Amino acid sequence: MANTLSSGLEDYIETIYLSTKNGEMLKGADLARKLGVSRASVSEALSKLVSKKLIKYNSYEAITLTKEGDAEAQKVYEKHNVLREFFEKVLNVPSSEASDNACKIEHIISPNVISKMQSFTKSFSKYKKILEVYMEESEK
Amino acid sequence: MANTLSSGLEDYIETIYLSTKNGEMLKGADLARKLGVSRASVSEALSKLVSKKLIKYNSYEAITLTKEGDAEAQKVYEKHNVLREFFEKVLNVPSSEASDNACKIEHIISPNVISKMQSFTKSFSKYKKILEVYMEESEK
DNA sequence: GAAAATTGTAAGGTAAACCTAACACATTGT
DNA sequence: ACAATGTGTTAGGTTTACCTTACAATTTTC
Repeated sequence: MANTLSSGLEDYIETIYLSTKNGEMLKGADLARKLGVSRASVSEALSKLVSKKLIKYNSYEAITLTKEGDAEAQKVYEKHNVLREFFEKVLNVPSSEASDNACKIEHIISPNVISKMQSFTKSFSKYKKILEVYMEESEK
Repeated sequence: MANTLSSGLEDYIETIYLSTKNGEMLKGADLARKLGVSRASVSEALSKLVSKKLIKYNSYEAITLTKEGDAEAQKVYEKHNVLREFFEKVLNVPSSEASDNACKIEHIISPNVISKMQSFTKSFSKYKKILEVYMEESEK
C-alpha cells in the first residue's frame, strides 16, 4: 500500500493539478522551475508518483494526473483553500501570508479540523456585519 | 548562527520545558520514553541543544533549560496553546485532536497568524453567547 | 559491596529528499 | 540539417533524523 503521500509529493501533485487545470502543458523541467528544485529531484519524484499511479508521464511530454491523482490533488488543494480563506476572511491576514501558511499546514492538519474550519468561515462570512459590531479587537 | 530550530528539536525543548515546569527531574532516558524515540537519538539531540546553549545537561543528571532555552520553549508552547484553544473553543474540536493538530502546526505557523488567532479566540470567547445565536452551523 | 538494572554513547546503518556533474536524448531555430 | 538549446536520467554525494547493537558508566537494590 503505502498510500499516504509525503508533504513533498503532495506539493508536486498540487502544482501539477493547478497547472494542468489552466491548460498548461507541464513538463518536468517546468515543475522544477516552479518548485525551485533540480530537474534530477523532479525526475525522482515523478517516478514515485508514476509508480503510485497518481500521474501519467513520458519524457518530453506533458504530465497528466490519473483519476486517483486528481482526487488526491483536489483534496490537498481544498485544504489549502479552506486554510487560506480562513486566514484571509476571518483573521484578516494578508493574502500572500495566508497562502504561505496554508501551503505548509495543508499537509498536516486533520480532515475534521479542516471541515470545522470550513463551516466556521462560511458562517462567519454570512454574519460578518453583525459579528464585527461585537468583535472590535480582532479587527486589528 | 543557525538560530532556527528544526521541528524535532522544538519538540525536545518543549517536552523538557513542560516536564521541568512540573518539578520533574528529567533525564535523557525519560525523554526517550516520552517522545517515543531511542536513547541514542536523544543523546544526539541533547548534544545539539547543549551546543546551541539551550539546555544544560550532564549524563545521569536532570536536564535543565538555559534562559535562552526557556524563552525558546515558551514561544513554542505558547503557539501550541493558542492553536489548541482556538481549535477547542472556536471550532469545538475534541481536546486530544486539538492538541495533536497543535503539536504539528506550532512548528510552521507564522507569528503574525498566531497573534491574530489569539486575539480572535479571545474576542470570540467574550462574545460567544451573542455569536452563537447567529452561527448555528459552526456549532458542530 | 556486588549483582542487577538503568542510563548514556559510539559505531554503523537506513530512508527521504534534496543536490551537482555528466551525459544522452529531443526539440528548436536559422 | 545540424548546431544550439532544452530536457531527462544516472551516479554519486550531502544532510537530517531516526534506528539497532554493543558496550561503558552509573545507580539501585538486596
